[in-house]
Amino acid sequence: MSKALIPAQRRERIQEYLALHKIARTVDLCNMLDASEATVRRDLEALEQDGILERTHGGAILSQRMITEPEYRLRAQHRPEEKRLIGAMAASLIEDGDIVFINSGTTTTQVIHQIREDAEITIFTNNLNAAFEMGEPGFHHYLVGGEYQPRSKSLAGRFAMENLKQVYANKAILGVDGISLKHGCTVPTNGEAEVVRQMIDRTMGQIIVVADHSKWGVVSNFQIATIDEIDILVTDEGLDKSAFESLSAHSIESVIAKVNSITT
Amino acid sequence: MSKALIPAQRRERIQEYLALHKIARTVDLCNMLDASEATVRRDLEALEQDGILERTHGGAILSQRMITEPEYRLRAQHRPEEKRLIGAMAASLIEDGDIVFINSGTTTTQVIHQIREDAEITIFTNNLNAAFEMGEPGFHHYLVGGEYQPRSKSLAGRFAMENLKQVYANKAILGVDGISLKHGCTVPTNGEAEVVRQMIDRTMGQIIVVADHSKWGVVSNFQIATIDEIDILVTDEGLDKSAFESLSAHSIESVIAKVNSITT
DNA sequence: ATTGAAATACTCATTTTCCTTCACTTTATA
DNA sequence: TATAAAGTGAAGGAAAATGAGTATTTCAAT
Repeated sequence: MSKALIPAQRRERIQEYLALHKIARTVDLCNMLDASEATVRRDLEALEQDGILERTHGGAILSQRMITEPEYRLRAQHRPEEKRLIGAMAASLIEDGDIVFINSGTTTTQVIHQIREDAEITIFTNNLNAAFEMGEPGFHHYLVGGEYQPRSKSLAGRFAMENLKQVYANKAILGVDGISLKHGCTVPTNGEAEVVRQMIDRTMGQIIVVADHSKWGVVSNFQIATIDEIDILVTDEGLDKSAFESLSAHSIESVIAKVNSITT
Repeated sequence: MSKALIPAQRRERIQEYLALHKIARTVDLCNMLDASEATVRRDLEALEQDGILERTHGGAILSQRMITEPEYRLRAQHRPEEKRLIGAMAASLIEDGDIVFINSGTTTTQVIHQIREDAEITIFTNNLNAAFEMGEPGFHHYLVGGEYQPRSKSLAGRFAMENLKQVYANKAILGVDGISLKHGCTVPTNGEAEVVRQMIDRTMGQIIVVADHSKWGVVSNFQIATIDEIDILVTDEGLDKSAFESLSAHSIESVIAKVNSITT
């Protein structure tokens, strides 16, 4: 018999309970957690503060806002502001009528969130996160099938590859873990690499890579493309001048995302 | 179990009721919610204030505006405990080596969460929710590709159908919105219905339907199967005795999920 | 219009839930 | 170990919610 739970544990339980029931009565929580009403109320108050739930008379309901709350998720990210800006810039490169491949990763998730809704746009992605955090999309949003990758919340594997063979796109927007002149674009898992290579194969148009400046010179585990396969790199202001020169030497267009920018 | 509903809960139920029936009589709501007329009126007044519905003499009708954003708040799960038990029971029907189709819905999400991890099991599903709420699965977890359906967090459409043509399964576990002798199994959207019919076509083995007793006699919008196509129904204790008899007359095996049960 | 039945609004006493304060216990830190 | 900090639960009053009773309005059929 575990006597008492620590606060964090209790709050986890409340979240689990809410994930299942969507609504929780204070009394039931007291019962479940074997804690006084005062304690439960304090927990609920704290969780409300974190935006997890909304308190209501008699208990609490799951905050549906959370699904669409980018701020909350962004905290856990590296360079969230850069990624948001890069995402906005890359999204603006999508034109009416485009069919676009997009892979998984935090930067590309930002891209998907910022795709405009006033045009006929179709995206094909293996990025589950983006779908999940989003409400009603204003574009055609397809997910490729495949084996679920819990760590990256993405889809990969042979089935995903077969899936992609049924589609052609005219643009690809790809997030990478490393980009270097010598080793090209690299990602950490083989599954993701296979999927992205397939996407590139089946793109009859621009290959757009999104990567903040911290990715420059980094080499991850699996190559998805040589540097010459890239058409456009969307990055942030922090990138070296020399890097830009190298890029243009490879006839890669660099697009810099800054606060009020449509800069090239 | 649940003694009384808290205000927020009652109002969710009213919304659900309205989403289904478009119109609600005060008396019926009193009955359903086990609350006095005064309370129901106060709830209706509050919901009218929020623009969810319009009050009329005798009850209320769904506000037109809501049709454009139906998923607003009515995501609370009905009968969560029944669904959990049914999920556990259905999950226990999956055997080592099985390849299983599972569709979307709250009950099937429960099934997926409770699949055991000590066996070689492969599932194919269009249910995004399950993937998302889960950690590392102990089984092969494939998602079919397809167009993202934000309301139900599922996948459907022509691409999903093509996708399913690449797979055969030896079991299907299907959640439905309604099940009746005359009209068989029904679901609310055509996209989901198409996907499920494809799943059934491609299952060389048992068709297992999961549905709590409140689904019995209910007819939703699109049929996915006649009653004779079902092999097993997993349900809860609340189902009528006469229903069980009808089922066995159609040679459908009924499995009842109860607290400590492996009952047939 | 008139009228009667049904639905609704209003008032009020009662119950339930919530918030605040305070004494006490557990956990973390010097 | 001593001290501070955080967490916990009980108590009492405030606020909210509830249901019953009664007055008023609405609807529809004369």
